[in-house]
Amino acid sequence: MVDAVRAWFRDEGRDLPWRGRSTPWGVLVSEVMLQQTPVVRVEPVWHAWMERWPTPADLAAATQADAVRAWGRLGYPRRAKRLWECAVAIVDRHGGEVPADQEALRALPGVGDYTAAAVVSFAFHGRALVLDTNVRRVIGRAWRGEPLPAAHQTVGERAHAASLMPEDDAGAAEWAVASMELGALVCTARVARCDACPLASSCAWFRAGCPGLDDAPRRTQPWHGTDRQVRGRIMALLRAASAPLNVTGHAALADVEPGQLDRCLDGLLADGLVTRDEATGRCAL
DNA sequence: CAAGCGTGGTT
DNA sequence: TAACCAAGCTT
Repeated sequence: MVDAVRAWFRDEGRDLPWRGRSTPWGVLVSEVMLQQTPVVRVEPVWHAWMERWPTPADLAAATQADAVRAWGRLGYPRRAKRLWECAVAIVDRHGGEVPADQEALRALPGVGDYTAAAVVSFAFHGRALVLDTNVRRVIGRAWRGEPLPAAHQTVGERAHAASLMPEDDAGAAEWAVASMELGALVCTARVARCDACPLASSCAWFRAGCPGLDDAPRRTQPWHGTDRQVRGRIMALLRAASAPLNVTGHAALADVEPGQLDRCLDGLLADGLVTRDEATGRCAL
């Protein structure tokens, strides 16, 4: 089954710009941008970012505000802050070179288990357990007949995924990108395209009739009127501003309840995404 | 460790 | 249209 997925990927895998013809830094940037954000929205920002800051040292020499502004509307702007901090740490700790060691990667700001493994695998073609939501869904369905991954990984799930990894580095790296791609393009969360799947004949979930999709529990993401939305509006305002401004008195935020606006601005200040001049009360990135 | 964190396209 | 969804990380 693993080999069938790898063969499918050689024919059907997308030729994304950070695959094969980029640098470890380009791969790392793409992985951070792709955390919870779709490929189509990442691509143009990634190109502009890599043209402006082709190495970690280039980004480290810029300001955090520049990074957050260049992040634009990708969402979760704390990722931009952490990617900038990551560049600084790579210069400080690793002489400006993205480390190939998984533990060293994992210690960088904004790099968790998944991203560290992804960089080892995609950038350095090493053998690492790349277990994102796509891979978890593919393995869960095809090998165990489960419709959707559980909220949290278990030791047993990781052990099962590890047991499927090819022994050689190149094979493990190809399996990682192939299984992720299958989950992204074919074995999708809501409407699986089982007619186009190389595992259809062997998939435990397909053979069982694709059960349990409708009643599977999903996490709900409230949005309208939430702090998250207000934070986003504040950040959008400050990204567009050419000079520090008064956030709480701004006309563009006049519809926000004052208590919520204060709370959200305080949160952004605490997160280090916004700065405030205490003399004037004006804010900037 | 459950909760919080952006955004825009799709249904 | 409101809800759902998309390569997680941090506290």
